[in-house]
Amino acid sequence: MTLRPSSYLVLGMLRLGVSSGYAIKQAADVSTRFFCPTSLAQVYPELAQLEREGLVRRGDDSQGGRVRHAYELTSKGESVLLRWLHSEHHAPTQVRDEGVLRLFFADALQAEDQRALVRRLRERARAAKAHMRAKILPLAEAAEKEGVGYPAVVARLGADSYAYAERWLARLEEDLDGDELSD
Amino acid sequence: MTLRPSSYLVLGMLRLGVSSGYAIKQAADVSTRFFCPTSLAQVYPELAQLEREGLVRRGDDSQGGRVRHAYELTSKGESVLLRWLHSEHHAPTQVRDEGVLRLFFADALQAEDQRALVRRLRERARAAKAHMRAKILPLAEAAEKEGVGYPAVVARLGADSYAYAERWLARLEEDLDGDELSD
DNA sequence: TATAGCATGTAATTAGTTACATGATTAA
DNA sequence: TTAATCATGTAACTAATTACATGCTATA
Repeated sequence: MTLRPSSYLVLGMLRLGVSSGYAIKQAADVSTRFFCPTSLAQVYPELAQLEREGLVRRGDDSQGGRVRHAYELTSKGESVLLRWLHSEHHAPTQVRDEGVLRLFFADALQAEDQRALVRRLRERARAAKAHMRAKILPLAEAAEKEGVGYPAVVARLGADSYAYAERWLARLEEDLDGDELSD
Repeated sequence: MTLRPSSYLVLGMLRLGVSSGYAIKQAADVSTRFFCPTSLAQVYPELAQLEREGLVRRGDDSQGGRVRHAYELTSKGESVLLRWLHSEHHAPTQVRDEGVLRLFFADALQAEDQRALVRRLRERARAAKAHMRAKILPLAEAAEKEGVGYPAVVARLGADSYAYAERWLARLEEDLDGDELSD
């Protein structure tokens, strides 16, 4: 019984009152997916495993012919979640970003194409920031009004980080333009 | 023949003059691993596949009884690398960060433990920034003096982003302390 | 002379994705 | 009535990691 980050994702969502596998995936798609992506084919087996281990309890929430399960944390599940929140250990953070990989090898490009690449990366950061502010943060702020504040904290950290990257890349673009003029 | 980011990592490293599988992994460990992690068990089969497809050529660089292969790009390999650098398409950026996942669910913690968690995240950002500046950036700056500038650009982007996260989390910590006093 | 590092590779395992399969309900 | 969404799950596949296996060379 080794729990992975995706196990804690499920436990945490259940604690926030998100009770079905489908709903967990929906919630994750507008919140945790930016730093812990998941899929339905991961969530359902995860719920089954957590139930076998006594960390969650499955109730029935079917309506008419449509089957729906309502899961909730057991007290054991709650204490496992709390223990994890208190613990220091975490799997090494990993990032996979093909855009930055391109930038790393950009010396192979002509000056003009280098600028185009940086411009694309900046535009990508701008779009991510805008999406975060317009689509993700408002949902988190609704939860904030209900007393659940950290999803909004994380959404602001995300949006602000994208904004920072956008500014940083804009400055790089200016530097590249400056070099060009002085050449 | 579909090339993945790790294929371009290998092609890019070869173009920079890093010629053996072992050396590619060594170089990646102090540069690209922050946004495109890889392992020897990925690099060796990748080189074999790229050779079968005529994108790289394998030469012999053995010394005495120690076998060593020196790979280099073919002209086809070089043009494939260039085409990728010019292209817009990229696999969706993905991040896995257990620390931020904890922060997302931090409402379950007591105020004091929330502050401790934020402090740990800030310390982690500080350490990453310091490592980037002390260990990674100097290596990239050595390459910069040889006319390869983008590894240093990427290292600075990384270090500055960690520094930004550190400041952001420090401000959050202050806010949490302020709330405590006013309670 | 033994340990660390150089060097290459494969095998076994794990994690994670997409595709498949099924069916109910709601809104256009 | 048809498409979108809700809802659950499995199967097949892909990507990626760790562990295994081997052997040379330089340094302490």
